[in-house]
Amino acid sequence: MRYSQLFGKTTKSIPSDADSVNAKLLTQGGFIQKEISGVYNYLPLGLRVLTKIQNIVRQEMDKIGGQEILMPAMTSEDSWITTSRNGMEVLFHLKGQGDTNLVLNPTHEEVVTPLAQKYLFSYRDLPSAVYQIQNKFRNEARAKSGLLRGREFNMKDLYSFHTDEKDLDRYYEIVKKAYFEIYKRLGLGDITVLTFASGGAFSQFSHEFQTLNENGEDTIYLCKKCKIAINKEIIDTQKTCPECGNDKLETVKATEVGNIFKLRTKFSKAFNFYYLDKDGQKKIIEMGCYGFGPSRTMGTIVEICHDEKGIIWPESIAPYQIHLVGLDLHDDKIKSQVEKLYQDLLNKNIEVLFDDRIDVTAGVKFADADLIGIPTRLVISKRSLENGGIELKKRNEDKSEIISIDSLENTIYCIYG
RNA sequence: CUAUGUAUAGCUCAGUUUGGUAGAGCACGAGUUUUGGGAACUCGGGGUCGGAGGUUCAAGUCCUCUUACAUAGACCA
Repeated sequence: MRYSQLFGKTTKSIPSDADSVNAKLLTQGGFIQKEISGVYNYLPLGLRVLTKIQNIVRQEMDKIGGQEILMPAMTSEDSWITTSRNGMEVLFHLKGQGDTNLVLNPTHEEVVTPLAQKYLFSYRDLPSAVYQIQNKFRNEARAKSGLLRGREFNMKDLYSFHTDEKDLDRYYEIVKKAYFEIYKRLGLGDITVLTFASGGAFSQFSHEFQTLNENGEDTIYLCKKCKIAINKEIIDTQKTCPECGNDKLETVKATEVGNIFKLRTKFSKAFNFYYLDKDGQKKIIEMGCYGFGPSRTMGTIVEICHDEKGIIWPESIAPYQIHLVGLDLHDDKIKSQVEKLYQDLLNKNIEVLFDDRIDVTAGVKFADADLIGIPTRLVISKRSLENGGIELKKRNEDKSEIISIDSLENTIYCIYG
């Protein structure tokens, strides 16, 4: 992608309504643009990051037998009346044709349960798991912190259906592992901990995945040995590490990036969702639900991965792999070499953002590269060519090195191609 | 939702005290000079001062209402 044609621009001025590091840097870098409070547009750079996060999640869900579907954002209020959740404060209500009452789904148990009921009848059909990646709507009393707490936000929600509690328990552990694999791939593996939380109306406990960071909204109580924590809701009833019994828990700040629940039979009972077992006996279905917020995770990563100059994306979700900066582009000879390099990178299927602006000083281009935060920067200029080729610099390192154009074959091409 | 604050150019803001011709920087367009860490200069385009009502000869400025945004708290299946 040529920077000169990119829809979305970097800006020096700090948005006056940006209340957090992620809102500030993502807006300045041209990743997102606020529409209304808690609701954002994703510009090309931002959408590329979001899509990469979604794809990692998608791959891990597919690995554990999740089948991707897409449910509607909008539903009749009737299902919500069935489960007595129509009074939920965060529920958006709207009117359809003929004055019908509709809601924008803040979560999809009310949709997926009746849907699954149309296809799962027998123990032969179970277990089964479906998931979707979709936007949720929650009319939060107060939206805040950029992508961390919005009124419309992106979410992956997986729902599983089982013959009995034992099978639910089995699958629950499988999902837990898949979640850790996701955080590892996102570069958050070392700082994301399993956290015991209240099960709410569903069960005794649920589990949250909390990413440790100073700006986090949540306070959790961490056992450093086990990397397991307890959240605020249940610290009164559970004062020790659930794993090792350690009572010296550390108080730390964190951001919730995932939440898994054993729904048990709450929704299957509400919708009369039964299956027939081997003996032809009618039995209630056990359910689990597993949430993961790609947009919130994107914000969380920015909160953690940045410096005073801008964002420092992990390789796995950077909007592009290479930020190619061309300098001295008034010189036709240099320009043609830069253009050739750009084409070579494209031909190798390397994702490259090419700063091809002619009337912009080097300082501006470097500052923009730092702000946008692509992990690898290549500079090709009069100076670099005189020194033997291309300057390579990692966003998270201070030093740069000159590599010859020929050696790209063994470095950039074989790493990224 | 409660309390408080803010609203002026695409963005960041000054101007409100004491009512009297609508401003700056950035961004954008034309040009000259620059050319490795957010360059300099010249010229130019761009505004119903959030909205409605009121006071006044005169309102960005004062008053009333309203909407949006922000901050603290409450809330967070």
